[in-house]
Amino acid sequence: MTSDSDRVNSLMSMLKRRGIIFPAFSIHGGIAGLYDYGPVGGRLLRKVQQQWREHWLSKGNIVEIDSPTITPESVLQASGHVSAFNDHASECNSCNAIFRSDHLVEEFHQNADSLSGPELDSILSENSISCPSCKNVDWANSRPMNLMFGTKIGATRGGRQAYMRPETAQGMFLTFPMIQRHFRNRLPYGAIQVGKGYRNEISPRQGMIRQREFNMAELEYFIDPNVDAHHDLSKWNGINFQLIPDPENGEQKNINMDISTALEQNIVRHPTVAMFMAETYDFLTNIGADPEKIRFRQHESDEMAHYASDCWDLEMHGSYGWVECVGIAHRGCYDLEAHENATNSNELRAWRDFDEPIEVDKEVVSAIGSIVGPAFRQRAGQVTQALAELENIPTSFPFELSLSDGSNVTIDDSMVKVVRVQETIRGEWFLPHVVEPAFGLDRIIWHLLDHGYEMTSKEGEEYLILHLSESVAPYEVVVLPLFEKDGMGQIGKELQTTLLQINGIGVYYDGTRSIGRRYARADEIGVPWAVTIDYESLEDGSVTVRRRDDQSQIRISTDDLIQHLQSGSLASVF
RNA sequence: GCGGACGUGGUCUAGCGGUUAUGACUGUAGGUUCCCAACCUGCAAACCCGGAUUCGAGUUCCGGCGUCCGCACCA
Repeated sequence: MTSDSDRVNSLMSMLKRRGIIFPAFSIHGGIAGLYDYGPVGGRLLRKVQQQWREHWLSKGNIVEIDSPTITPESVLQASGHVSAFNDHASECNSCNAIFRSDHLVEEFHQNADSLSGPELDSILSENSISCPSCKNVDWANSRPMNLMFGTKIGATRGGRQAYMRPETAQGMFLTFPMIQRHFRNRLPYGAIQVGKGYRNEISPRQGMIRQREFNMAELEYFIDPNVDAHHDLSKWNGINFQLIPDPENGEQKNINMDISTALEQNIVRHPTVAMFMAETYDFLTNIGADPEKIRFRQHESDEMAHYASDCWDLEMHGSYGWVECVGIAHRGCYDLEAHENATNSNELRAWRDFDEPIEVDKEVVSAIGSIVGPAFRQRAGQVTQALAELENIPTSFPFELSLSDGSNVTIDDSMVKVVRVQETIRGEWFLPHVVEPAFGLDRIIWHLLDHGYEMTSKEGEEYLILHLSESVAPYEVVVLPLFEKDGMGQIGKELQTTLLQINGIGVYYDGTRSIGRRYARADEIGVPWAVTIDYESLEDGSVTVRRRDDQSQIRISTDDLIQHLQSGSLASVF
């Protein structure tokens, strides 16, 4: 057994023992890929979510929305998830290996992705494609692997097909009209959503890393592609980001540089992507991630979704190696356009004013409906359109007009009139581009736990400390009477009640067993501050505050304690 | 999905056809203790689920579920 898996086992045991995270439904046998956050973990999750919200909402041009998790099929057809999540798999009858069917037939078909199961099967047999694993040609019929959880909306027969959302992002695209109105059409702006996503993984592995229901947090940031984005990245000067750029022709290698340098050298291709990479780095280090265990890996061009022009994964290092925890993608206008095409909605566009209004003063050929209609009947619409699109006004009649279906018609002067159009065009509607940072919160939480988990020893015995940042620690403070007698327990409970009135502070009281044992329990779930009531407290109201990370202690008055906690942290008293 | 290993109190584990199912840690009730899992005395707490073989199954067999590893799949 490697030390990494020892560490994972030890951490997992602790997480179960202390009510942080454990496999769900375990008394019913358990279900792979589903986890409970327990009494302590629930607070951890909430605090990480809250830090994430505040990080983005404090930018001022970002709002929060919340959408349903049940999503009608048409939405996911438009977004591409129904087909993308409907890949087929073929199994080799002789060695039982399984492969993506479309990958097997790639050489024999332009667009293998779009083929049906029977089509894939016939290409496999017609071309005698052999198994990459055992070289035999003996394929079972391909099966669809839909990774979305299906459901029906409506309890009666004929309910509408729907799926549990595989990502929260569609919510931001579909509420774009509302978001745009909120911001009064002034790009750039963004919207966030924190919530559950669902993927029916074939075989979830690696604990919390691949779950079937998971906590996501996504930001969609809408920008005008014609406006050069300028972000002040100087704040991050001097911080070396670990980058693994797309190798293009060579091999991938690690480089370390400022984010602004990476942008200047066009390693990061878009300034807004660079800004979000840096902001994401800040978010993670603020909640206690180890900066040495964060790197950015650029998608290779064949790995990148076809609509994305630049895409970086943020990877965190832990007991499972480097794991993707955040994806930051420039998605172009792909998503809004997809929904526009699917619905014919005109609400998904933003307005841009031209620098100078365009004065139009031109002559156009306008069809006279009462003549063109009877003359061309069902083709009248095409004729009208072709006339409106004419660039050169015909100088003589009759003339030949080409229609969009390739045919020609003869137009005489009774059918049209030439009119002069004078107008001022002040701007135009366009599809905004979007930059999307998408966070897998459970993966991030796992790495916070992993980075913070210290296995040390005290007096020859194993001793566990969870070095969680104060900003996400499930409890900020534990109140400990040295003994539960002579009134110390009473004072402790009163102090707990008082401290709980402070906004955002979680406090618990622990009065059982020896003081050292209670410190150990608090260290294990990462409580940064332990406040102890002793005999001196009975006399002068002072208490001792113990710092988790180095076990040092100082004595302060309860008034000071309250004041410091109100201003956010006890760190300043040390 | 395939192949292999495994599944015993909250956690870690002993057990190899017949035991009152080991032990430790944790928890808890009390005692003791003036700040780091101390000590003493109690208490609570488990054989993943189903079927089969057997007089008798935690133990053997079959199936399911789950965990871990490899292959495959995947953000």
